[in-house]
Amino acid sequence: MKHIAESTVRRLSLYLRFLEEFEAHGHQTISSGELASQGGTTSAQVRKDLSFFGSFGKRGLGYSVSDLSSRLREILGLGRPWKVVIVGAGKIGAALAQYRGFRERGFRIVGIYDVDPQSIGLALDGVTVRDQRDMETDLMSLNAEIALLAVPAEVAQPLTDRLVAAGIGAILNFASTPLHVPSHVTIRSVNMALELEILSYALVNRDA
Amino acid sequence: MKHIAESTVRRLSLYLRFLEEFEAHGHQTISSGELASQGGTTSAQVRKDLSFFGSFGKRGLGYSVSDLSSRLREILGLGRPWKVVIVGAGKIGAALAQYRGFRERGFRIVGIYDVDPQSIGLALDGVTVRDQRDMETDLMSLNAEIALLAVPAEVAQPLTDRLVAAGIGAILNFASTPLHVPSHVTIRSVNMALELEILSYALVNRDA
DNA sequence: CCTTGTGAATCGTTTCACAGCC
DNA sequence: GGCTGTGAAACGATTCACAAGG
Repeated sequence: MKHIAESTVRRLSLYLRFLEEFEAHGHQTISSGELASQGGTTSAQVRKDLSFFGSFGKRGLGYSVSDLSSRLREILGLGRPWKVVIVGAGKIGAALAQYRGFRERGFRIVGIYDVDPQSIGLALDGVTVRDQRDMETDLMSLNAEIALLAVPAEVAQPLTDRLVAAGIGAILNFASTPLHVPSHVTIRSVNMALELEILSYALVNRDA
Repeated sequence: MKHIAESTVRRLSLYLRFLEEFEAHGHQTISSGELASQGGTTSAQVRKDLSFFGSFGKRGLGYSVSDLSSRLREILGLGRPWKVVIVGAGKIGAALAQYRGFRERGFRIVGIYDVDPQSIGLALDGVTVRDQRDMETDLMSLNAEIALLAVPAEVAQPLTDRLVAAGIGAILNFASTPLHVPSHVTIRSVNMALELEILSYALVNRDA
């Protein structure tokens, strides 16, 4: 299949969220315009996004809410649960471990790792924090596909290398440093300080 | 000034980070190629990004590390500290309150608000959690410019409306719902479940 | 008549390539 | 010789506009 832009995938996730809300309200069909208004985009954008994957609608009618939902779940790979490990049980790691939004979407936390003896042994939302030395053997036996990396910047790259060597498929990085991975591993970064800097820029240039 | 793309601003932040590291290592000048390699971009991209704001380099030589740093800080609006409030003292709000990266960059947490009587009164990194009812009066007197919104999706929009009415300039939203604000307010969202879904998509389509 | 699906047009961003300067 | 600064070219994403189908 043709390469799909990240912005498109992001919007597909948003459409799915809205479809689920719509479904809960008992609606059966939805038009591209209705889907668009929620995500702050246009009906043409919605139709174009969907057209990359097929034709799911009925002309004159719109889309079946349940059909489109399940089709989007399939496209996004949410049909099956994903096994996720968290590396770093500090403030951010602990918050992630207890975040409900992951479980709801089929992302199951199967392991949490840290080096601090004070953290090791603690139970976070039913998962016990284990010694980082156990990470590789656990990863191999659990076959976890995704890692959430919530460690200080200085150790982020070496830990990434260990995760990659242990066969991880994707990493979500919360450290404020860019990471290097081989091309078969997918990496994304959430950098909160950087988001604030973008807001800072916007504030300073409000009327420029 | 011409409108600057968000991707450009994001890269400027990354350049600044790297410049600071470079400065700490005692280097005086840096070329666009060196700056690029860190951020995973190209030398032409670096030069183009900077060219929107002026000519800071010397041909044949590169850029003065300290000059370019301070120029970038100025462009990004980091020359002065920003007053930030956190709305929601749950797991994520508390983690944000204690995150060092904000303070280092001049983002000062001046208030934290919640509705839970159990949280109110707690001190998080030196700031006491206050009743959400005090939010508006505090915002007016403190003149905080930025809010971090870490509350459940259901209350995110009403709280946004209150922040906007109280004169907030920018909001960083951690709730998993898109928010509506008037155009003079800047809003950005960090949606962790959505980031995981993008990884999920990548994993499923690795070899497609 | 209403709404989808899609080629064509537009718009914006990145990359190229080279003149200008140290 | 080396590196910047920048128009021009290439590329990619969004928007338009309309034919096709319920």
